[in-house]
Amino acid sequence: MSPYILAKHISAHKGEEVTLKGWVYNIRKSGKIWFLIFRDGTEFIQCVVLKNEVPEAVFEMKGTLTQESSIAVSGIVQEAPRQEAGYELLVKNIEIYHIAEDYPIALKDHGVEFLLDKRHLWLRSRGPYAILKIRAEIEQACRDFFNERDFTLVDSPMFTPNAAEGSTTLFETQYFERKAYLTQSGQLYSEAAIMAHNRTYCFGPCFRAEKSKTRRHLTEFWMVEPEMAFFDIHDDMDLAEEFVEYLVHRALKNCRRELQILERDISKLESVKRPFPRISYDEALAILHKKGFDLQFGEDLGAPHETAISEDFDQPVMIWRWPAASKAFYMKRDPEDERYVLGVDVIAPEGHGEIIGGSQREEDIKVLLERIEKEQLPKEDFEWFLDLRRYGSVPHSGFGLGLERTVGWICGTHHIRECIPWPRTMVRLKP
RNA sequence: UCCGGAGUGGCUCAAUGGCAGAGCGGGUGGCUGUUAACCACUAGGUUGUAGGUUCGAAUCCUAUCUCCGGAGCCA
Repeated sequence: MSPYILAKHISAHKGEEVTLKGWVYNIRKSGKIWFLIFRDGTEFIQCVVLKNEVPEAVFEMKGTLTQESSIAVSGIVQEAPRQEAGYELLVKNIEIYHIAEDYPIALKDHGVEFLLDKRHLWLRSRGPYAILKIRAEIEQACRDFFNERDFTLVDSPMFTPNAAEGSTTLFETQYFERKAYLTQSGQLYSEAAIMAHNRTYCFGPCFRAEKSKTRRHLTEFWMVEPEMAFFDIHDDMDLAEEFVEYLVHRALKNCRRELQILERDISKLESVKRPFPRISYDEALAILHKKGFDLQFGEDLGAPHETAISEDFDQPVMIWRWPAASKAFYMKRDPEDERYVLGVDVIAPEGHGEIIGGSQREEDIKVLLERIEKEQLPKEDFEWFLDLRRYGSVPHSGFGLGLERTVGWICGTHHIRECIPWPRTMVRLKP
């Protein structure tokens, strides 16, 4: 048999006979010619089977091969400009590993529930395939970005002992003889890690028991969270901006084929360039009032507000300097005006919503204690965190980027459940 | 939890008070350049569930279950 290659390398073998191993994606039959659309997980290749080019038994496979049957197919690599891959295979021989039973997923429209029930098979389809390729590239890009900038990866635990921020959104689990909770964020642990490593990031799943049923929510999602000693809010925003630009450019550089499969309008991504617009919460309010929204000072922005603001810009928008009342206890008060905290949200264009939330952290133990008391948080659970303000406290900042929302924006997907291999939502725990 | 929408063949949908239908997928046959190929034939139904109104219910009413979209919350 001719040499076995991956389909993505087919262009390097023009005119040669090669063997591909993979699955039947589709078959188009005619009388004395048939076309086998083949995939091996690296590319989709059309294979042409001509009656006078193959043994009789191979030609007759047009009647036995079914969608998703596994095969080894050998043939001559030919240029085919009309093919997406640019090349096709003139078949010489086919060996069958397994004839698939009737495959449930047709190359036609299906409902969301059906496809999610069949997620273990749906992964093979072109759309999910391309999205997960891009997700993998973005994950790698996150690691590369921080590793190239003197950050140390310090992962945070999934099990946490207490109900730190609002217990209603925490998943509770049995931990031997007591209760534990699944982490919502690694931030507090990262604040400890930077005192050892100066700049760190953590990257892993987060769990939130929010009863949200929208296209922007999962109960299990991935977040990358950098934390930096000696960064103020402006340094924090500079880094967030550079990071988002880097991720988009990496996808454009290394995922052209996948973006093409998804029919993504890449001109919208190509125009993403620093500096991003930075507006304060007050300016955001003014824009919203001009657009007819009735929003009082102190109210947090909802999804419709975010979308309305992002409409005015073709870049991600950074909204900073938020009312203190609407934000978490650990955010630093604006020294110029106590009513505000030095937090920032980054809103993706095209209505994809908030992809980053970050802030300068409060380093003064007195202010932290006041806020813990005011919000009636269990002080004893934060003793270890308060230690960080007792032993060499420094100004510091950080942010968290939601992986699925970012991938959803870059891929232009309607719902972020398509941006994670095995989505977990309020109503879905399988497969 | 609240608001809105939808449940009909394996899948996607049509039928709005009067004979449950189409496309895809399956099966059979045809076709030498197809692009979610095409053409012909064919099998496949207790209309989510329970009750009610009616001569007659997929269709109207009540209850209930499931899913989808959105709000709040957030990445």
